[in-house]
Amino acid sequence: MKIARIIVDVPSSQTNRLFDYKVPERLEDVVQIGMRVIIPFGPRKIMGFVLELTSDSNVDKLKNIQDVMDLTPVLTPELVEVGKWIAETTLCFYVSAFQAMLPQVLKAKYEKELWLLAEPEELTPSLEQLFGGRGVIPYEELKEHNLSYSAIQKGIQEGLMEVHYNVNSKETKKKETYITPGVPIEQLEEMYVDIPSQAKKQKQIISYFLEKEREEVRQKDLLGTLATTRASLKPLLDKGLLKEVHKEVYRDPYQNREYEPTTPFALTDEQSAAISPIHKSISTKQHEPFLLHGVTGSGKTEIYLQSIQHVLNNGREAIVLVPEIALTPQMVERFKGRFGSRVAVLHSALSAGEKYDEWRKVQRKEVQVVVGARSAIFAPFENIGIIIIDEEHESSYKQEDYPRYHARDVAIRRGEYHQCPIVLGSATPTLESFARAKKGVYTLLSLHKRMNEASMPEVERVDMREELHAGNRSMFSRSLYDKMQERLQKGEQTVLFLNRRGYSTFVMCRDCGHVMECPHCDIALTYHRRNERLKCHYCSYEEGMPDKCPSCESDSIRFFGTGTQKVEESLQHMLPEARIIRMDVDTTRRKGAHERLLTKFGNQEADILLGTQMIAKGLDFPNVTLVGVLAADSLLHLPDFRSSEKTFQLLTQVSGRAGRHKLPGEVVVQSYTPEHYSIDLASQYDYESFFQKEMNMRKMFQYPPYYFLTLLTVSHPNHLYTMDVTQKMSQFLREQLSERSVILGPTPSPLTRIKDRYRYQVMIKYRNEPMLIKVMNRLFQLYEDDVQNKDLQVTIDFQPYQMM
DNA sequence: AGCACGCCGACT
DNA sequence: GTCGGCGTGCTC
Repeated sequence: MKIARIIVDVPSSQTNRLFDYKVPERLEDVVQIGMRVIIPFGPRKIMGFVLELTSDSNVDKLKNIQDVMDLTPVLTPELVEVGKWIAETTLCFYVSAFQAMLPQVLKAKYEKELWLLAEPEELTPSLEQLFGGRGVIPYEELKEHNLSYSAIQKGIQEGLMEVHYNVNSKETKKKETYITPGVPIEQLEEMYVDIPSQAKKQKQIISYFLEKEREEVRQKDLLGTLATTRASLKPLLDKGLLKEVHKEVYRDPYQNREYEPTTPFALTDEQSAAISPIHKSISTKQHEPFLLHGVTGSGKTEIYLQSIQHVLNNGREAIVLVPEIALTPQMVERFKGRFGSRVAVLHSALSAGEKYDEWRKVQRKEVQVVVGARSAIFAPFENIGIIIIDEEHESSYKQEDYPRYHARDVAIRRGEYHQCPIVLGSATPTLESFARAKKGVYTLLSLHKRMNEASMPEVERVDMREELHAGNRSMFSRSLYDKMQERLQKGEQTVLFLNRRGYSTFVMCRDCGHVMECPHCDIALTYHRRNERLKCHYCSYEEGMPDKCPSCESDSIRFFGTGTQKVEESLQHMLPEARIIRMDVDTTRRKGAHERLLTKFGNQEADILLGTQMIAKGLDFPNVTLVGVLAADSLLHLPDFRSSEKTFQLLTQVSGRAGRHKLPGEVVVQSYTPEHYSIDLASQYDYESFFQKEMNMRKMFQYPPYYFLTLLTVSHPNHLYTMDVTQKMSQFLREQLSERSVILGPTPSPLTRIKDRYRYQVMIKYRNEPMLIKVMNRLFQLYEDDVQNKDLQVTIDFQPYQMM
């Protein structure tokens, strides 16, 4: 007897284990590991993932698998193992890990229906009204009718009706109809003669196939070329001369685009030296992690491309991860240009259907290269030859919601399985990675020089306090203003960077200092100019703009801070002749808007590109010779131990946008604390000194990479209860963990209240804590009951990036 | 997570 | 009595 061991689609601690099911005879050759199946579970039917196939079970009364949902497994055996590992190391449910690895559309959808078994006359009047002459009704309709639950229950007991559970998958495959001869060509010729002469169009269609012995034609094309309709095709199909074939076509968002084919560039000496260890690792099938540290514009991408070429020549596959924000058409073009249709692209701007189609291309091995954001690390390849993570320092590689995995860790795990190299590339590696490279855990490859012998642009730091003392109250320093004007005269372009986070537009009373805050989240509300309303970014609470201060009744309540819109207005006022493009969430919301604006800027239809984080990366415009950073220190003062590192990374990235080609570039960094080491060293492009300095700070304050962090967050609507539970948990951790570990807290979370829930946290700092996962599991068990029945929420984040 | 079962108070 | 509230325990 064939038994399948299954993870059921019920994310709860009690069901987070394998359940055994019999494989019915008709499915014996169909069911495979990694497949989604439909199974009866209690009174209902749900989806489950087959993880194991065996022949015996400890459970005596087994139910049958009802049906399969896939014909090809959606998870390869390797990915099943990866999913289990994610669940066990990030403490999430198995089913949640598997869901996170698959396209959204493969998530099961459930619906409940009520089926009428008896004749309508046998029903009570209220039930008869409920069915209204129909045989099946959606279960939800019960709520609309004023029927008691027991009346339904009674009806079911009496056998008048029945509850049906349906399991569906949302995936749809786009199909296209093709027409092909239904009989051999000689026979078709004979039958052609028999077509009555008045059926002119039918004869035309058949001769179309006979002429060039055509095998298969798209129906759309056929009817188009012959200027006819399906009316004349139909009889031929009915008589069997021709037949229809339905073929799956992919929704290809890039299909109407042409990519300029590119050929490999000759590598510089530095590049050659960096690429040869990677090639060696590919050829010898040795797993090895590399850290490729190369200044902006040093040609890291070319190294990726040539390494991938080497992998493809070996008949293997490649995964390239790029931060979401850098996954621009320019970036895609570079890969499609080199590898054409062998590339699939996976990122969040695609529709669910498009994402599924790209994923299917990978599943069917129709492509060998995947370029995508974080979740592309789960591409179902089975013969991976290289995994590349570009801009390795980007925090978006860590998923900030459940399951909290880091793509870099998954990459290394997959690299070990496939025995292939992992390349982490960055101009500003995370301290963690650079420290590992120094220790020899990663192999360090360095590119110090820019290509085209371009030099890094000169950086001028402007002290905005001095500007104010000199009577300049505008948001542009005199120096930046002069330089922008100069660019306008010379017909060169400027990129202005504004860090939005530091510029949030909050509303404050100038008389008493009262700040408008969200009543549920304890954070400042953001002023939205368009409809004059105040919104909370965390819970979407909103209210109108007050005309009097609610605290002191003064009418000098105003909004403060600056958004890109405000900067644009001021800029237009100062430089009326400048053509400005603003890029922020508002102007790029519509599909394709991002690309259109960049193309416009690339075609020099604008002089100044003003934007937020989204323009900090990957842009490469030859005519840009000036980059302005409006508030370099706005990131520095966030409550985050990585703020210096983030500032250094951001300034380096932004500076890299200028003078990448023939024209030399210049950078102006405006700041209220220009002497801070991260601003100072970024302006000198001195990564090494920054690394040393920041490492000292981290050592002193016991932060990563010297210590590991784990963040435990507890939330509940009741304030006292939350504090109490968090207190007990921290006590438990102090008792269970080693004495050398530091347990901070409980402290209120930086966002103390979100959606009417109080949040407290405990931070654990440790160097070596092999029992941590076990201890955490035990902690979860202790509070399982409260989580299930008392609305308690407990989240655990190993190696958190965001402390909130 | 659902869903059934069972115990309890509130009502026709 | 019976209806419906909620706590408890189970799902191969």
